[in-house]
Amino acid sequence: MKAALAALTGLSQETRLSIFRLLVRQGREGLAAGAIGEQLGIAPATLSFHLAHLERCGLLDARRDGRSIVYTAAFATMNALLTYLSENCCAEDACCPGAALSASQREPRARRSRSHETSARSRRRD
Amino acid sequence: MKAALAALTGLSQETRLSIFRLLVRQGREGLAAGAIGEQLGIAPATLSFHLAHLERCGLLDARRDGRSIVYTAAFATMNALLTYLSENCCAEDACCPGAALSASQREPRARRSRSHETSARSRRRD
DNA sequence: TCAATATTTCCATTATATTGGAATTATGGA
DNA sequence: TCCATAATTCCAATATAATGGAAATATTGA
Repeated sequence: MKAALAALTGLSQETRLSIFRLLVRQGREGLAAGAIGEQLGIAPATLSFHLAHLERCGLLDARRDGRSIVYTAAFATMNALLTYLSENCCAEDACCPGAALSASQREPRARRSRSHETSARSRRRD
Repeated sequence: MKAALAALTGLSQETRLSIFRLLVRQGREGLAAGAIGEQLGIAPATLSFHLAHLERCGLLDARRDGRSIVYTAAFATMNALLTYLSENCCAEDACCPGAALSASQREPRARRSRSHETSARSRRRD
């Protein structure tokens, strides 16, 4: 629960949510801090503050690449959050189909699409 | 996105998350404010503050019953949040199985359990 | 080594959230 | 009507979060 609360706090702020969503769209490649700030129009100090926050929550991973620090979305943490919410904040009949089943209990099923690009097309804008 | 952010803000605070979880466990019956405060040990004014917050986010519904005001979890809002997170904050292969499919695209599948009680048993404690 | 670039840390400011005591409102029963 | 109960609103205190300029740190290439 501690971890879920931290992840919720991480995502419950407009700037951080937009950072995280941007990085999800970048997939495993990630994006350098500077590129994030440029795309979203965030001042360096503010950006660092939020990146550090998201990293502390376990929602981002960081690696240095030359002068840049490249951030990637931590999908495992997001998965854990979704599992927590499904198990603790849902009533399966009333709420989400297939909820209240832990990830390990979920049956794998046919994938509709496979690539980031494909799924990105169906994503909603702001 | 506005709604998702509001819901995330609602759940990103320990007291509110525990209130919401308690109400999820109560199902459609819900619980009176006083009973919530007693079970969780929250002072009346503080409780009212958080209940109002959760109601503004659309995470709770309230109805008066005599002198009491009974609160229930708004499962539809929770469902919408899970859908938003799956579609916007996940990469299906890397993250959650079956993610990035909107609720309407999801195939209904066999339910493992049906009652609140049954699913409550498998829920994690704090 | 030096300059340029990328990013973070430091720090002060401002903004927002949380808390709970006391007063207030609403309801039901005697 | 009057009292007890249930909850909210008011308000002030305290705590936590967000912002960004300026200085510091790390890295690369000349």
